[in-house]
Amino acid sequence: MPRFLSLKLNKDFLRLYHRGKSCAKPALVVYAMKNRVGICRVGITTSKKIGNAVQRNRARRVIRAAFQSTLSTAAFSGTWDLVFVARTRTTRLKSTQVELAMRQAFSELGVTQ
RNA sequence: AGAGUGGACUGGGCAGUCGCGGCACAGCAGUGACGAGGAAAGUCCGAGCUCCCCACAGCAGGGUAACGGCUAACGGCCGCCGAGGGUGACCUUAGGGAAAGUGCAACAGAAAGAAACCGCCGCGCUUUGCGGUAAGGAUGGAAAGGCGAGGUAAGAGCUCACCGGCGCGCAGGAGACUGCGCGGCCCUGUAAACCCUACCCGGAGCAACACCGACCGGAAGCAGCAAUGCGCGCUCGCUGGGCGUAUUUCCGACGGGUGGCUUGAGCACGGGGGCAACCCCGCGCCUAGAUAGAUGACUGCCUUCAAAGACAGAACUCGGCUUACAGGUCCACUCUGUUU
RNA sequence: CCGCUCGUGGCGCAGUUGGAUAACGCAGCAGAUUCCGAUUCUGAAGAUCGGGGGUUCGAAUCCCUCCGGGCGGG
Repeated sequence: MPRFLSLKLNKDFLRLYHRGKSCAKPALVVYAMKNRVGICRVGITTSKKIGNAVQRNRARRVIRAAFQSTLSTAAFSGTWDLVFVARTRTTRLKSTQVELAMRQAFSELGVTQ
């Protein structure tokens, strides 16, 4: 059983941008919305502003590693739909630094207890 | 020792923990091996493959351009020739044709394939006119082959030597071409202007293309009053899978799924041919196939003065070209200086 | 994957059958007019013609290559 699913459709991203709660950190931007699916669903956005294909891949991997580490240790209040938007600084950070920013954003948004 | 030329390679390694992708053990779970590049990039050329059109040929349009070879093919590569540059190693080179034709050459200059402005010389004659003349001046990117001697009224390939160009002959070479001899003295540049000559090219692209007993809708069919159904049997620890036999058909649309999808003009080693590009033979190996897109995080040790830090992510596949690239390694060669 | 098109002062645009001071408008600067502004008039400045290389006597223009932007088709 996978621990989370990925959001793939553009309409899911648009729903979170318009109706979800957001929190912007220097490392990344988090959009969150509670769902009733019973499992967390996650999408990652890396625009062309971030850089070339290598830097976009790097940003996705760092965010995914930070989220997996957070998911296995933190206590979540229910299941959520989440969208992470990478910023230019994300490519130069370690995943532990991104994880720290993600935990702060989660507690501000009420995702974790 | 200093300065330089050409070429080849590398792009951290090992181990542990958590996590990812397809593959194998049938799926889940677990285990195992494998998992981005020299440019994967730009998409500038050339091919394979698939579909469309296909009788053949030509025109139009586009491309290439010394010569010989390599290659599946190429606008690529190798060798070689000519031209240019460098003391040299070596580098650069779209390098066919301008007496097949047309066009253009602004400004300057008298004149830009056609000549007399100044000058020089002769005659008339002293205001100037007529004739000869391309040695000199001036303009220009380019001025009637260059330079020297003879010659002349002054001059002129008018004559001669040398050099350059053209033609012919001989010798060498596979050829481009080179060398030697002879001849007449030879009408600027531009074809990345139109053009001529020789050779090559049908179009589109994996979102190609094929399949789906997977879903939806419609029409007809069979069984059935109707709902509905169009499979059943065997085997295995739960969903499901495998095997066997049997099967109503047609059409449409959107989003899917599967194949195409990695064994290939492949790679490594050894031997042979060739100056080389490359080719032949033998033996061994299988080395990413994702489909929003898989390689990340943390720790330790080694290398390093110190710190893992350049450019950069396969998307049908190959052969090239072009562009980007921190640091480092190796090979061959040249010049200058010093010492022996 | 394939094709087309554009790049010229700070901004918008001419010039693109090769011929030299790269034209014009707006903005900005200086001066005049005004008590001060606006308007108007005058003047000056401002351009690697996207970068590099080549052809040519001569390149914004022709050719090659690289960079950036935009559009279209499947």
